[in-house]
Amino acid sequence: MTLDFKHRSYFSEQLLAWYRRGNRDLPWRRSRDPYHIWVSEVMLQQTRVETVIPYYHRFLERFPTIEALADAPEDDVLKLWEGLGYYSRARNLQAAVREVKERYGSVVPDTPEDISTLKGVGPYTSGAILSIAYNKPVPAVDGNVMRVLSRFFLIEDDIMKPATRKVMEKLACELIPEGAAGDFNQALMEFGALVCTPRSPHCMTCPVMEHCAARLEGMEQELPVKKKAKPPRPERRLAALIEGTGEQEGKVLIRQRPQEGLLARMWELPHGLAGDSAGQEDEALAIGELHEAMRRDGLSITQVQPYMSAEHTFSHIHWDMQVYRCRLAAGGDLPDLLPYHYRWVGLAELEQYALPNVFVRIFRKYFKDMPAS
DNA sequence: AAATCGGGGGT
DNA sequence: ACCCCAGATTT
Repeated sequence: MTLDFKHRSYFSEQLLAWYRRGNRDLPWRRSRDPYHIWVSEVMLQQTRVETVIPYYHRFLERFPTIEALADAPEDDVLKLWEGLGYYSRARNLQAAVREVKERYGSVVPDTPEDISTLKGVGPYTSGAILSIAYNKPVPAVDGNVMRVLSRFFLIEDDIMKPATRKVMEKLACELIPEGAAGDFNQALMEFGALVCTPRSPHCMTCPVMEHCAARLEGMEQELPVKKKAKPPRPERRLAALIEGTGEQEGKVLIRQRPQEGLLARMWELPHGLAGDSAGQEDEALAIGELHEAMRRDGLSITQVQPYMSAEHTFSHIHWDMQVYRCRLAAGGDLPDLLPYHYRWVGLAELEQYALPNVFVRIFRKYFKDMPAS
């Protein structure tokens, strides 16, 4: 299965040389600060390089040091993470940074044992920080690396299995050239991102094509083997865009989600799950469902009018959301029952709240339609 | 082992 | 429409 020792050193040397011959000028490659490397690696989890770059700059401008992030309000951190997704990354990062400040004197640990205890630092991120920031000879196996190794060494194990990642880590560890862990690990990832791409890999310009086992077998398109993910389950959601009157004229009602779970601690329009099929085409029925959904959260609404629809796909859920403009019923106070907590906000105040993108889109249209406020 | 946890870009 | 992305954590 695994190629002999000669091919391994060939692979490592060629890839390292390819990387050192020229690589992308990425912002985090301009820093030697382990904290900066750390921030970049957390942002890069399941997220493309081009997406991360503006977030990386904004985040480090606001939190340039471990102390700055440790001492910041959680809401500020979440706001800077807005739109990046997987928001527990932000909370875990801040918790971990606080741990480093208190326990390690604001010095990022340089051993696998210590760094792996930090929240949000798993096998990949641990290896990435240790190798890139400290040049420690440990593997950093992400999706790129598994794809590259599965092809060059013709490994047909399902990369979705945790056991396969262990095999890859062992191999990747043995491939690290003496004293060049940081560059080599980045070379593997850079190579996966630019040459050995998921579909239609660029074999004609590949520096190791000559001895690529998958290529020699005509298997490069079939690797890596990866079991298909389940499609996201559909959910119909009914949202209330509640417009303030009197003292709250020009404002709308938003609420903060619970501490745990989906979109934890993000702000949103009040909304609820609708029944499967009923009300799909019947507007009156849908409005009835909205009233019921809002009543469950302690909100009594009136003057309901259809406004827009919006879709949002998570990894495991697909929201088909219908938004209705409405008012709070006379005498209707804001509910103070958990888990939500409500607030009236105008356009200017809204800028301070971290909102999932689907609601950002809704509000962008709403305040464009209603310039009067 | 399977589910949870975002969002966007490429094909 | 589907796939994947510099994954981690919980069940």
